[in-house]
Amino acid sequence: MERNSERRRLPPLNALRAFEAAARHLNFSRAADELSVTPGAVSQQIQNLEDYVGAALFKRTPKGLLLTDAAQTALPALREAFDRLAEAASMLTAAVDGRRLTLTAAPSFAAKWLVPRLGKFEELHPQVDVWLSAGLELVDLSTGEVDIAIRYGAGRYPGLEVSRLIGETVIPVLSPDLQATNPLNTPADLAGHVLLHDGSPEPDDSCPDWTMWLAARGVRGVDGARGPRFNQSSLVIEAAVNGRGVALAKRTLAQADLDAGRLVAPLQIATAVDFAYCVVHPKAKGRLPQVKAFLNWITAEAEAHEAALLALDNGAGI
Amino acid sequence: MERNSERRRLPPLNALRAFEAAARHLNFSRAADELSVTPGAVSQQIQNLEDYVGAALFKRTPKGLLLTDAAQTALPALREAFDRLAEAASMLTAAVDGRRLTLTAAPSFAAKWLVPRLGKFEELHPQVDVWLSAGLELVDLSTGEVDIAIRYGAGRYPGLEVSRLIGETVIPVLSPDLQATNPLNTPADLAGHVLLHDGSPEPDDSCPDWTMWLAARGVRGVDGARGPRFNQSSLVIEAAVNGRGVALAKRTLAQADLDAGRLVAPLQIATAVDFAYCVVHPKAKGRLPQVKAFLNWITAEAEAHEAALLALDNGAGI
DNA sequence: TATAGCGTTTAGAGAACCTAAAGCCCATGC
DNA sequence: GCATGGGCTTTAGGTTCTCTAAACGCTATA
Repeated sequence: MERNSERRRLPPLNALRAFEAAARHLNFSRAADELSVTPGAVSQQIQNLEDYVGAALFKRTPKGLLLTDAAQTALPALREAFDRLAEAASMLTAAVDGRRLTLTAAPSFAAKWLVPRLGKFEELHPQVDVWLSAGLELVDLSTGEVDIAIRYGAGRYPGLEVSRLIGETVIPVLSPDLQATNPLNTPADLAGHVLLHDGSPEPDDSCPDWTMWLAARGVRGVDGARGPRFNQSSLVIEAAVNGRGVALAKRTLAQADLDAGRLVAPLQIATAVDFAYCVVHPKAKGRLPQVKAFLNWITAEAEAHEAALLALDNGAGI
Repeated sequence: MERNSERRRLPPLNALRAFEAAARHLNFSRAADELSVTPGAVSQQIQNLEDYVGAALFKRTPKGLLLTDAAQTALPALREAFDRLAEAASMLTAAVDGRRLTLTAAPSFAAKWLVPRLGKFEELHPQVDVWLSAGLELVDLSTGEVDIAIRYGAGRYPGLEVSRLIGETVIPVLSPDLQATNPLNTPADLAGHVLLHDGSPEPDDSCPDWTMWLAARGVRGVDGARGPRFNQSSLVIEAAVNGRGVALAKRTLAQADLDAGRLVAPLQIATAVDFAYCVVHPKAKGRLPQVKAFLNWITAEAEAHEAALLALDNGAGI
């Protein structure tokens, strides 16, 4: 704890503000206009401050006002102080003024889907600062600290406005190199592969793990419990990109890597799951212009994403 | 006029101050102690500010207070702003707090006598900032802007505390080089010299100019009106130091150059004048510690100066 | 000599600010 | 389990600041 700034002895702050304005204009009436008060009020505030500091701040001459040397010397610091105050105040009100948008999203979705697209939003709305907090908690929404949350779940968020963004499927993926050296052409080929497990902690019963996936396809002789496990979906995908094995990946998150050729999905067996990505926000936030803009934008992005997937799948015959 | 800082929209300043203190302590009660108010007052100020900015600033958790991201971000600017305010306020009150001493002196006396000695005062009182304004006006004393004036005059300053510092004499001086090439051993030798004139505008009838000086000594054949003229006594001395001629110099101002051998006074004819250097201050300022300290110091310096002159003159037989 | 501009003064109204006391919540400890 | 204490909040009411309105004084200008 810094002691130096504690117990600062400060003059009446409003008197300082009046003085700063009056010194800037060298004219009490114009200062009064700026502060939306009467000249008398400014005069009194200045006298108040002069009493406090025990010295005159202005030389009242017949030709007009002049600053005393002491006042002249103090003025730059004073102006800077009020500029900083205004700056701090502006930071506090940025969210309400439409200049800041605070998002929270699940870490994997943020990394693999949202962040790569956010630049487009920022180009469309350069006046908005986007603050993104990646995390699993939803509590921030009720405290008002966060404007919009993007969550992976069943879409049940009582008391909040929810709209479904993108559905999810899981699909086995691996790196092209691995596919070249150790082809995966049928589910049975999995016997010769390391299985990468998504251990992210969402309670989606419909989302198959390797054990369920193998059982559903009648694959025998493969232990669906073995292999490395990652607590974030994006890490499983990274591991697959790095050729460490075959991941049963969330396709929304893996799509960018599939598009870029860092991953392949030779089996082309996508399994739909119940959970989906949803945008959630408190009703009151819906009035903020930056929130409206973001909701419009992300909805369009999601639709484009799903349309692109559909086109791909039709072409590939999934 | 900078427009950017006009019409700054600022939150209630006292609320900002309460917030800054509360954010620093993360504890309303301790902030209240610092501000010398009750915790309830702080709580209300914070709510006031939260209403103003339209968002929470603190997260009230069972474990204690936490800052919201926005508040956290704004805090450094806020702290700096209040530091600057305190700094500005300190500058305004420096004179009253004994940390600043404002002097005014005649320019020549300031340059030739005061400034060379001021370093000693500042060493004795390092906590005092000395502001020296060289000028001829005395008006500043009545406005309270200046603590002490040092003036050359007859010592009549109604309504002000006056004490006589140093008497004055005038004496012909020239540079040692000039004396070597064109000796000045009797007043009549002045016929072969350029006369340097002190045109400083003080109304001292007893202070001789060259015309009066020559007439008083019955010197003939020298035009006492010719030669360069300077509107400050110190400039006349500089001209003499530079070998441009013979100055009828104020000895108090010339003494340092005489001591240093930059000037010589071969005629050793000093003429006393009526005016003297006086320290003047408004009675009310006499209570300020820095004013008392300076008066003591300069009185002692003046006595030392006059004693040194006396010793010199006795040795030289003037 | 009239007029306009500008700072100052005054009384009184209004807003901001504070205190005191009670209330509430939660953690801690016996 | 229940008392205790720390800490924020709420409420009512009083105090202090701050503002306005209007009259005043002064100076410069027409």
